[in-house]
Amino acid sequence: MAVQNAELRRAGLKATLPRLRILQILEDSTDLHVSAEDVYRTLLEAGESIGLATVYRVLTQFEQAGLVIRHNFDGGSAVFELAAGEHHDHLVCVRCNRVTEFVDDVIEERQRRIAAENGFAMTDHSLVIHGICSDCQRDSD
Amino acid sequence: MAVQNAELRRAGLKATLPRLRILQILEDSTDLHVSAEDVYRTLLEAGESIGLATVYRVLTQFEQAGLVIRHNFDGGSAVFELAAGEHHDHLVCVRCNRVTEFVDDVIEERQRRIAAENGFAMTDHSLVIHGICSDCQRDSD
DNA sequence: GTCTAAACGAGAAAAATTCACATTCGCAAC
DNA sequence: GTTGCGAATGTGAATTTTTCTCGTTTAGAC
Repeated sequence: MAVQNAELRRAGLKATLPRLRILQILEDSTDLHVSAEDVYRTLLEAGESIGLATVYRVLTQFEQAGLVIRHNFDGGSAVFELAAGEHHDHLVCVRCNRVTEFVDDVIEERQRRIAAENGFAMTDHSLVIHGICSDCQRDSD
Repeated sequence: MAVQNAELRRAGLKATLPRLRILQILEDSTDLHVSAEDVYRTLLEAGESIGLATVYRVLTQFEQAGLVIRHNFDGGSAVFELAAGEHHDHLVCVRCNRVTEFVDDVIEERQRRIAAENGFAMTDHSLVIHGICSDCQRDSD
C-alpha cells in the first residue's frame, strides 16, 4: 500500500483512504475497464464504507491527474482504465461487450497529421471499432 | 414533405406525423449533430405537441433503420446525425465543442485490417480526435 | 498534539433516457 | 369514404447515472 501512497503523491493528490483503496482496486482488477458502480460494489464487498459519491469524485480526480482514462463506449455508463502503459485503442464486441486493445502506429501518425491539417492542437483521441468477436460469431451460427 | 414520406417507407417505417416532423428537423438543421433535447425544443418552438419520449423513441428507430447515427462524444447526452452521405470521423474541440468532420482512407483501411486480424466482424467504428481548435487556441493566448 | 483546509458520507437533486398504459393514428380492406 | 386493428403516441412516472450540498472527519504541516 506504500506503493499507492507514492503514486498518489506523485499525481499531486493527498493520500486519503478512499483514494488508496480505489487505486488498489483499479490495479487489482482483472477487468481493464471498470465502472464507478463496479468499484463501489467491490468496496462494499470488502466491507469498506465509502460512498458512491466519493467513488465518482475520486475517479474524476484520477482522470484529471492523468492516472486513469475515462471511456464512454456505449453512452450507458462511463468506464475507467488505469493510464499506466502505452496509449491504445479498442475493439468492442457489440454482442458480449468484450473489449480488446490494439495499437497501430500508422493510424496514430495519420491522426496527428489530420489534427495538424485542421489546426487542432490534439489533446487526445479515441478510436473504437465495433464488431462481433470470434466467439459470438461462432455462437450465432 | 412527400420526400420524407418516401424516405420513411424506404426505411420500413410507417409515415407518422412525429416521424415526418423529426426527420424534417434533422434535414433542416444547420448543425449536423443534434441531441434529443434539441429536436424536442425545436418541435416546441414550432408549436407541435410531440412528447420527449416520442423523440427518443423515434431517434432510436431511425438509428436502427440506418437513417441516423448516434454519437456519444462526451458522455453527457447523445447526439444524432443524418446517415446520408459518406462515413466520416470527427475532430471535437474540447473548449468550444465545435465538431469538424474528416475522412482518411488510410485509417479506414487499417481499421478493416485490424478488425480482421482480431477475428472481429466489423459493424461500425468511431474515431474521435479531441483537441483545441484554431479559434480557441487564439483566444487563450 | 493541534489546527486548517481539503476530503468524505449520506442523501437529496439533476440530467438523460426509458417504461407503462390508456388513447390515437396510419393505412389496408371493404 | 368508412371501418378495424395493430402500431405508434402522449403523459407522467420510473430508472439510471452522475453531481451537489452540507455537516462531519481526516491528512499532513507546524
